[in-house]
Amino acid sequence: MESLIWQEKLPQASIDFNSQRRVMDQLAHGRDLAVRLQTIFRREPAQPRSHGSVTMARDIVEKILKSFSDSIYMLGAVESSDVSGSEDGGYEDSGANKKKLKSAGSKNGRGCYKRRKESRTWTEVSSTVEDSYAWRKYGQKEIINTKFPRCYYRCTHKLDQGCKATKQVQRMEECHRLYRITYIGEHTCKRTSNLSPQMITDADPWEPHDSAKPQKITAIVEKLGYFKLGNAQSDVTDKILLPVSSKLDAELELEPEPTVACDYDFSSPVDPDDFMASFLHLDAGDFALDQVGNALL
DNA sequence: GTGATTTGACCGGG
DNA sequence: CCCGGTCAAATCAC
Repeated sequence: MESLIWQEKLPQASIDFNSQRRVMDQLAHGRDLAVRLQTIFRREPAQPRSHGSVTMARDIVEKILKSFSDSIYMLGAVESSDVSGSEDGGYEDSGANKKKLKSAGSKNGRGCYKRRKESRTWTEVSSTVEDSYAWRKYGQKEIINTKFPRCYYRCTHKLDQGCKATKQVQRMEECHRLYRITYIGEHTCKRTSNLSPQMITDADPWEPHDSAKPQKITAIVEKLGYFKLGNAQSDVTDKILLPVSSKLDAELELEPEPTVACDYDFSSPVDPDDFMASFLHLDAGDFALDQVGNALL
């Protein structure tokens, strides 16, 4: 998949932060959808009756994706251009540099924490929040204009090994069974856990046998697969696809409703055209390739 | 008892 | 002042 380095710096552009942020969000959304399309086409061999159109669609999706990625790259470069570099890419605001530091231990010993401003950051979209690292949840926030809260995790070895890695997990609105995972900072810890992904999978309690919906959704996620946005960096790129984790569902108090955006029955072999029609909320018969672009933009 | 999670408070950037 | 990120006391789970 294409490489996308959000932190790379380019000359400053004249666009205010909030506008840029909104544009970035929209572009990221578009890119997510394009990635999903790309994943679908890559996984499904061309079928006789749709071979030509599917091949053409693949090319179009590639171009759409490249367009989104290039745009995000340029904006992303602007985003970070006002951040002065720090040596370790981790926390800054240390001591004397702080613009304003309230008296130590302002209240109950709080108030002197340091805020992460720059570190290596990349985003992934995955069907599971699990990866090969041990994480400890330290917060959850409702984010305005988003349907689901964002969960904050830090490396379990932050205290004993000073590992600065954190991640933020947010359920995607477009497809409730997928998570947008933002990794911030890289692990400096030695991994002591040799827990395999499959062991995690086995421990996952959310595989009811009496409910068709979760099975269907799991099948969808497996079809859609695991994909990654951003620059390949961490070990988690090597992880295998896992069944959907129920943990976040419980945390978010979600009902096991099937997502609308991904409401497609994968019980039979997938026809990309049919799936696309379903994915874009079109009647199968009305589906045409140019609608893919229209729906994405 | 120990470690993980929850959750309201706090802080800083915009 | 708003909002997202972090802290840490309280609570939970094992």
